[in-house]
Amino acid sequence: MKVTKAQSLANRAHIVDTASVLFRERGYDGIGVADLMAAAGFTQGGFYKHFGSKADLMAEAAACSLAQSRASSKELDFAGFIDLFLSRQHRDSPGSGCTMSALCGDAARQPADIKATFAEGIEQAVSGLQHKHIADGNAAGDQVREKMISLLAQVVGAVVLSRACPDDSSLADEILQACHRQISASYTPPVDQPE
Amino acid sequence: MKVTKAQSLANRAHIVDTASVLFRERGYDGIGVADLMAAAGFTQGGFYKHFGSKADLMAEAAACSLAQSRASSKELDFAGFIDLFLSRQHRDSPGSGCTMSALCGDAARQPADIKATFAEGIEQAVSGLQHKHIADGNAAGDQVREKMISLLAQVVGAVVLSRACPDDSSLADEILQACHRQISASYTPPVDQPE
DNA sequence: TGTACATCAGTGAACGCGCGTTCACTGATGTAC
DNA sequence: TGTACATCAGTGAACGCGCGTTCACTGATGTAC
Repeated sequence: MKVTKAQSLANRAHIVDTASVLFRERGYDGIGVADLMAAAGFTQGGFYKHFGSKADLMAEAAACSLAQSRASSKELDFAGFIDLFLSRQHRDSPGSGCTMSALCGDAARQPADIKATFAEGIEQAVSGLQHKHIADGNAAGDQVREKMISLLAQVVGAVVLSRACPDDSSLADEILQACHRQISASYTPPVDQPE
Repeated sequence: MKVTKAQSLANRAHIVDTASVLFRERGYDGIGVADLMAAAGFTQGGFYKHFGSKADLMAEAAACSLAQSRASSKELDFAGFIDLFLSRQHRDSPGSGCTMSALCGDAARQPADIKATFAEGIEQAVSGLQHKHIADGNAAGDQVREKMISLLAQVVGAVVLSRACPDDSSLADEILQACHRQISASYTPPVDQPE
């Protein structure tokens, strides 16, 4: 062994972390095992001491980044979450942003285990949004889940469409703004919305 | 020449058509030039008599399928469009469906010309939705554009998220249904919505 | 209209190249005595 | 505690393989006379 067992586990976690960023930035086909290991500070040969295949790492990286997103958005309230999600910063930094927004298209063409991971990520995101919405004083119930699913589709769709526009495109910003304003109008605090 | 000039142009169009389906089904990296030409009924060698590179075909195929979608959805009214877009049939047939829903994630990582084609596709989709919405008796105006942008994000997001779920997942269907019901509730005919 | 020639769409093999994966090797770590 | 040995994380070269692209060739079409 060239490295202590604890160090090895830390290295492994670092590879998963690095992969979760690079996959979100470039897609599953956009980064190879050799480049990925190099980005993490290793050579390619060691890869298979940690993972059975690139597909295995893809599944693990997805689970990792979905868990990270969940943890980091826990502190945000409803409005804060929407603000951040529909920000230009989030759109322009897919590597540190929402895994679903970055890799949904890729996930649709992946094997069932990766799709299952994404489905779980969607469930957790919906659940998180429900809690935030109820914390704002809204009534709980089945319809809240339906609303939050619809909302998640809306913000993910906005980011995905905005990212597909050219960098200098005014449409890219307009999409984020339009969705933000529509959502703000629909989800005002429930005390009593005017008109 | 083995083929008449008119035949050659028809062959070229057929290759673009085939590519637009296969790219939507498998992504830009999911289908190679050789397989693509074989699917169109040719051998790979002839590809570069028609196109400068695979990237050129990607751009042309995107423009082609976006124009097709625009033409085929022209006959639908607002409610019919939403019904079809959020149907399981559309979700399960990306090859004949909305190009944005199928390839937005891929497009985000492509060069500017392809992204520009997608931006134009978004513009046309928004414009088409505006016309449908106004044809239903709603007032025209700037806010309609904002609403339709937001709506497009919602339906594209719904299809993209639904496709990322495993095939047997109940969540996949729930996403489509939730968005459909939320949209139906928000966009009832404007005569006078109760409450 | 016929004939001789140039063109070029389509063929099928070949080219580099980068990819995922394998493998012999190294040497510090963990373990058995 | 010290020593001898086994383990195995990490290295770097090599492996097939499939990809995008190139190329010499074919032969029906288009063109010039």
